[in-house]
Amino acid sequence: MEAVQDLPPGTAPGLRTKSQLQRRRRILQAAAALASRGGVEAMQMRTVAERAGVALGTLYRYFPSKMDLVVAVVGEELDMLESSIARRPPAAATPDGRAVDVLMRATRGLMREPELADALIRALILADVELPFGDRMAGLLLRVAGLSDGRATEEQGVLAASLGAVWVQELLEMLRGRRTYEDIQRRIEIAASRLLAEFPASRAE
Amino acid sequence: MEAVQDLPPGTAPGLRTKSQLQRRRRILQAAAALASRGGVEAMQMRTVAERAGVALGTLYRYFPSKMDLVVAVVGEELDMLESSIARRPPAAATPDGRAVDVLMRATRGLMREPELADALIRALILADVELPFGDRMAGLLLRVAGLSDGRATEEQGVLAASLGAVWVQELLEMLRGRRTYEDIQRRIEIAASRLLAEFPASRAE
DNA sequence: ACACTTACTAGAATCCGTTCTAACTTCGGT
DNA sequence: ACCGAAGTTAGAACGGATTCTAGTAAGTGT
Repeated sequence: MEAVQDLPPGTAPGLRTKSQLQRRRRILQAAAALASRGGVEAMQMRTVAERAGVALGTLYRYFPSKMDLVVAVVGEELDMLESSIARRPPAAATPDGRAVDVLMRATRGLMREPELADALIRALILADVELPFGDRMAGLLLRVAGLSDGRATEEQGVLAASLGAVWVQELLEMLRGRRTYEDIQRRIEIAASRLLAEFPASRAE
Repeated sequence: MEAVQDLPPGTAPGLRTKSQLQRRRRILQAAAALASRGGVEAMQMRTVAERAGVALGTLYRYFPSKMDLVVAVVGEELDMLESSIARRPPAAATPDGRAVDVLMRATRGLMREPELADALIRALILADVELPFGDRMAGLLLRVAGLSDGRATEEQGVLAASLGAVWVQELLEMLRGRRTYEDIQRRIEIAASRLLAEFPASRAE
């Protein structure tokens, strides 16, 4: 039901030859493209396989389940977010301001491909997978709030993770059509101001 | 994909005869029982129908999709939580203390049937359904924090919903085996103390 | 080049949610 | 007591994820 053991989680090990890396890339690309249209339902394993030019069995060798495939796609999206943040770091003065900045940037990114976003978020939540998602997002928030992962106290870790949880929830509500972008921004700001107040290098409260 | 229109959402209208109410009850009971064991996968529509003593088609008449069935089961659980709270209201002195009390009580309840909890929580999050879950839980938190729904400001509503989101997330992590009961308690306390500080009748901060 | 393990392919097969069909009951109104 | 509408039933049928099979390529060591 999960396991991405012998298969490379990311740009990692396991794929011996160049053609295997390319296959993997083609698969991920096909999956993302399909999900960008009809969402999860359009991203059928047969279709992904066909579009990637591999046999169904091969697809399952690379990604033991649809979920694993989705998780991999999400991973790539997260990579992109992180590099975007590295390129143009959030400029706000306060830690919570920077966190909001990052989350809303991610929100905009996801809104560009709502079907994809829907598929990804839901799959992520469903995943049995030890998904490095919550952790990754929390780490990211800690970092932009001004703490290099290691230096954070437990409480700060919890607070960053909490803000991440709130964001995910709001995203889900948006996908259900119950939030606008502005709603999310306002709500995330409220939550962030409480959760991230008094962080190091915080605002003058 | 959803729609429980002509069918009674709860103890509501739509079911004419007594035997229909009983059928509905038998279905929900069978579903919960099955989910208590093998989780979602054990709760197969065919099996539920068989165990409830109705035809598959009838099951689908009462609950147009598996999701609707799950949502109904969750609704019943929530009913039980609310009546439990009515019977024995949280006693803590501060709003956030009472909120933590309620959430941990719900957590214990869910932990008693981990497979069921897993199935329900995930299904809920997935649901396209306009599920009254987040809202219901947020309203509940507001109430125990000391505000009868209507009287809350938007900010307070957001904060209560945020705490609910954090709780759900922690629950998911627990179901993944990454949190103990004590972890959750500690983390919820941290988040609640931030999110619900300065509520009316709040502690002396 | 040869043998051999490993990867890949095409396609059938299985499992489960959901839908459809045709016949049988139950119920409300008369 | 009888009729038509709505509710039930057993079971077949469909669709998509996942698994399985037999055979074909590709990569590795000698």
